[in-house]
Amino acid sequence: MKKRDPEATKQAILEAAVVAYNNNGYARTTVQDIARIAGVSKGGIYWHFKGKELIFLALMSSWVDLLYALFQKIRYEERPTEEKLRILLEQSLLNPGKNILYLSTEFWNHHQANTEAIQQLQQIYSRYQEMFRILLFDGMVRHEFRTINIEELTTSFMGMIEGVFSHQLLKNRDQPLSSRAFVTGVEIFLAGIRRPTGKEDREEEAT
Amino acid sequence: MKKRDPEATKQAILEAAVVAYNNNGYARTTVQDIARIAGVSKGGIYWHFKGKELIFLALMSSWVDLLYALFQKIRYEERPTEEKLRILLEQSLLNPGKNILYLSTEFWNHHQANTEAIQQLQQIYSRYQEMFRILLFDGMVRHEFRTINIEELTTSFMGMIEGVFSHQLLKNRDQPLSSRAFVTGVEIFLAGIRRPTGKEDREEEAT
Amino acid sequence: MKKRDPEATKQAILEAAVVAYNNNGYARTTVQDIARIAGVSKGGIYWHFKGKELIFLALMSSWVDLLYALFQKIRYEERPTEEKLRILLEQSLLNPGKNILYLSTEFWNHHQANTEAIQQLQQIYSRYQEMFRILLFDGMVRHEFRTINIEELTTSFMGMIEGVFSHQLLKNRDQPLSSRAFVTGVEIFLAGIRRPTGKEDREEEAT
Amino acid sequence: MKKRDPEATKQAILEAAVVAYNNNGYARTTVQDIARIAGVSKGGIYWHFKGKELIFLALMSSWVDLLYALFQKIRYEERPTEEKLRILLEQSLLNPGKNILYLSTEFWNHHQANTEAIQQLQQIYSRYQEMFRILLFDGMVRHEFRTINIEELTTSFMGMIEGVFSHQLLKNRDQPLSSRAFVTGVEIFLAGIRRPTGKEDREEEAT
DNA sequence: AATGAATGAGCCTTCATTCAT
DNA sequence: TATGAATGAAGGCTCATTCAT
Repeated sequence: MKKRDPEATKQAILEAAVVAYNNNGYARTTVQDIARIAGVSKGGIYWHFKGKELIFLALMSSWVDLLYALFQKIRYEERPTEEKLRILLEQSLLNPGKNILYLSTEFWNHHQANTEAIQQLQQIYSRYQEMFRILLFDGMVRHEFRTINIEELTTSFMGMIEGVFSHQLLKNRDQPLSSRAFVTGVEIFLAGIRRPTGKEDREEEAT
Repeated sequence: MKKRDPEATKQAILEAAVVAYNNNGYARTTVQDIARIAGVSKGGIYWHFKGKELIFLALMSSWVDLLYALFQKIRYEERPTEEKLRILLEQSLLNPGKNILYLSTEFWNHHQANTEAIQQLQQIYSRYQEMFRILLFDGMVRHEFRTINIEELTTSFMGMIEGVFSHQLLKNRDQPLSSRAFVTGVEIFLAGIRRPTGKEDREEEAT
Repeated sequence: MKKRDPEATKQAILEAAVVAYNNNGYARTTVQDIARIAGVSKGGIYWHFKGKELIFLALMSSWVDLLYALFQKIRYEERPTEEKLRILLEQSLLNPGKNILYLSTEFWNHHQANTEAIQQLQQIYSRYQEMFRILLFDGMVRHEFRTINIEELTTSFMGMIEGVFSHQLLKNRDQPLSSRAFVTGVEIFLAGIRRPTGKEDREEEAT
Repeated sequence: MKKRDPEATKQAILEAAVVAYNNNGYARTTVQDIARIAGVSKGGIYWHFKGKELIFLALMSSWVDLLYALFQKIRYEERPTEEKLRILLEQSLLNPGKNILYLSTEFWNHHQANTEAIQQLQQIYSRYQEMFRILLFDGMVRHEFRTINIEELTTSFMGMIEGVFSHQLLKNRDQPLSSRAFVTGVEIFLAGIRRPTGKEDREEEAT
């Protein structure tokens, strides 16, 4: 009955969802959980979101939007592509990003039957992926990276990111190690694609 | 009431589980599903496995056992550590391995409350991880790889593996690309940790 | 989706439970049964009660509350203790009391593993027992009853009540005899503990 | 496959049933439990007993047979009826009798739908009750007890016995108090029906 | 806009019983 | 006689979603 600004309520729900997801993952988070944390009734959730799926999708979408804006801002700056990748990854980690890639696989699995939901997820995800594909490609064009099939490279890169993100789940949660492991992973990957200096001309193929 | 060899039934159930998991993931696979595919009644499942969790655990356990045997066989062979890693990874991909690492995160999430189940999962998983930690360490000792904090390296490596494995889920399933992307990812990672030849003495730190 | 007063629905469920329990006992009454009788869906039951156990516990609790109020009202009235006991017993027979003591043993057995449920049952039950212990003790203090170890006496008394209550189950249900047998039993018991008039000073021990 | 004496196996099952019932009551004892304790397979149980119910019925039947034999032996002995009742009650307590009356109410409830089983239970039970009815009547005829409607008296008496037996379930199990409470209960009851000496001629009515 | 009671489909699990061997 | 794998019918409970208010 409270008449707060509807948009504010919507935001509150999304933020509650982040909290809930971080505690229990996507599948084990109930609409009830989100409602409780948001201080809204279950029915209220459904006034703002037509279904459970759309909460997550909205969340992920806004997360990608933020990152995409950043991406567009830095894309043409004068700095090594490596650095741009690092910036983007670092920002990806901020809430709700920390787990969002893992959550998206859970989402995918949970709503597998719901074609429409999956398609939306893929669309959002591909915007995320696009940023990295572009940067990786830029890096190859600018001879910072070795020449590698761009599709395979991007897929590998995304996989690595997600994997290192979510890997910690099988170990103790919240362990300080994991973010360092993440950095380590990224640096190894970058080292692995970096074109050795002074060998600009050699064509290499990683596969 | 067919009277096949009970051990065969148990196997049939496990194999049915693989099929079902590959179709629907862990959480969305019901005991009913597995029973149907295995050609057994739901009650029959519970004769062979005390609970839903134990089916998966048995599956994963036997998968790790197989790999571990392979690991022990090749560990001291005369070949580059890189190659041993590749062999192990390649074998990891065979059924039911293709998705098992992804499934394990789902499992983890689903049974979060069930301490015992999670502990078993972690035990099994740590055997899997151990193989790679040992090989990575061997590689460092033999000066094939750069010197990197072994815990962080292992975590990164495992993360990458899982990530690249499961990444495909967000894209079309069964796409031929994914295994090539996997190979690409592995090669990049290996390139990233490989000690540059002729620079044996330089101590490097990746982080 | 009828919208009766939620409190009314809760009451309806409790009343349905009484009916169901009287037909089939505790263990053989399913949540489905109660739902059907109450005209509510199975899920609806779980909106009002967190679990099957709590339905019974709520029922028994309110039954004891009613009796306890009566007890407090009559405790200090000017009348023989015997009579107070009779009043309390008579009221105990009213719905849902007729079978509730028997039901509680079934409950006890059924939820033996559920420590919390059992503890709640015991708490409720001890309030019931307390009334009789107090009255029996009052009777001894006022020299209406013989001097008998109060714990043993109370236990015997409660046992007799429950026994005579539930005994009828082995005979035809609803037979008119049973309530008369109950009265008979009570009178015999009272005769057995009554202090013979004109012998006020003699100390007796029944065991 | 062991070929022990079938009759011995049957006995082993019955004894196992006693153990199991004493641990978990009737309803919560599974056929599996009994089989395990008896060292027999589940199928084996069904060779000897056509159904779960018949195990209990056989148990109770043999218990009553034993008591009935004792009853016939002492009925015409030269001693107060009271004493005969005490002897019978004392023997009733020996295994498996300690809980059997309580178990029978559980049985009754559990198999309520199974007319045949219930009838058998009632038949067995009425043999048990018959002993007490006869003795109580004898006592009245011999002017040891007051004159009370025999049906009501018997029902009360049986109820009290069962009640005091099973009452302990709501309190700590195995508490030493309970058997003393039982004795106390019996003595109170006997005191309640005893005809006051020197008042042989007065006709009393307890109700 | 918002509430929260109510629904209903579905899930995991238990267990008496059967039956091929 | 005896085994134990297999069946099938329930049962308790969860949860996304709907809807009267």
